[in-house]
Amino acid sequence: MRVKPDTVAKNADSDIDGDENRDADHSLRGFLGYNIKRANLVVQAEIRATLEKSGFRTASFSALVLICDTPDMTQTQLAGALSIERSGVVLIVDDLENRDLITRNKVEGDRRTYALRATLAGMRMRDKVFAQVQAAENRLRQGLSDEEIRIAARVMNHIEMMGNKAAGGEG
Amino acid sequence: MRVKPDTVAKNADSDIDGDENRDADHSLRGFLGYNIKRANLVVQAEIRATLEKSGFRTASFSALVLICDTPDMTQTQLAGALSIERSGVVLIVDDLENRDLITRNKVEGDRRTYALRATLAGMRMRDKVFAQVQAAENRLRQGLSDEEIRIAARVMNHIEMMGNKAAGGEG
DNA sequence: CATGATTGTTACTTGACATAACAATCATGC
DNA sequence: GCATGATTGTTATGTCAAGTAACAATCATG
Repeated sequence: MRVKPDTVAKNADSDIDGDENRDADHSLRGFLGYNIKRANLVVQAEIRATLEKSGFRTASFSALVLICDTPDMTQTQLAGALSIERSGVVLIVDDLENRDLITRNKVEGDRRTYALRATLAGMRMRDKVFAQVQAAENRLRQGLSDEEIRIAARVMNHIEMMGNKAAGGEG
Repeated sequence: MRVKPDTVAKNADSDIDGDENRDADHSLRGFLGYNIKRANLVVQAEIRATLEKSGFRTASFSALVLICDTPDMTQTQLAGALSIERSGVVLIVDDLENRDLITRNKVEGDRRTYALRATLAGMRMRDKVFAQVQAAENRLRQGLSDEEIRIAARVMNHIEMMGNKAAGGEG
């Protein structure tokens, strides 16, 4: 021990963030949340790259799909489905409307709300981009069996449900 | 059809964002990325709630664990392990150092870098909070078998790997 | 020893959100 | 019928995390 207590000898073969040393985070790998977080980062990056070729962000494409699947949705309902605030939905709907992918339709009986509906171009766009996202996901799935994917999806849904249960009604 | 083309009759039993209608996002559920995103939201929220009781954010606790497990790490290595920029690491390390959980030690032979090392208090803190996070995750796991968790973790790791492969060396 | 790369650091920007307030409209009680 | 309060879409504002850019100090390499 020639070094002073707060001084350390340089270590030549430390390669933490390099390609070789992948187990620096060995402890964290035990957390499911850690694995999900890192996988989520990768998936979202892949999806984002796919979507931006058609001018979408994740939220705006999700909105388009939801509107296609559930016509005459209101913006408040859309906010709930996307788990974001109403103020954020305005910008998304503005964008989709400006691109003639959806329309804001007046509702007979309630002049406050708009019934959101996809245009024909919107539905075509949905189908096209939907397939592209599926293709992107399939690239990431390569080497995994359908059974593994199914179980993983079930685990994800279970976790989501447990979280909503804890947040929703605890008493 | 009494209504004008762009006017819609009000629908009384539309309940998209309510507790009943959970399949408004039926199409999106087919995407693994969608399921991961929503599960990730729940897990991160749960972990964040657990960590903030001890004054951590996700990144700062991950940093503490990494420093405990890999002593004499540099800040650049830590940035790589956390997948964030070096500038962000400064604030995290500042915080951990101010709380006497880690120390910045001078390195003999390279006066630019600091060798990060956990203090005794830091290691104790790590163990304590680590157990709390495990408990939080176990709550979310309730009802899932160890085998399902294992497979889900494997799927997450596989996806992460596929993403890094695509980003790293393509040619 | 001159040039360029690396490390930690700071200041600035950005982007994606939430919050708060607002007008228009609906609902409800009296 | 109408006054009061709630809801919807909207705008403006705040916030918070993370990235970029630049910088001094230091190392590496010719």
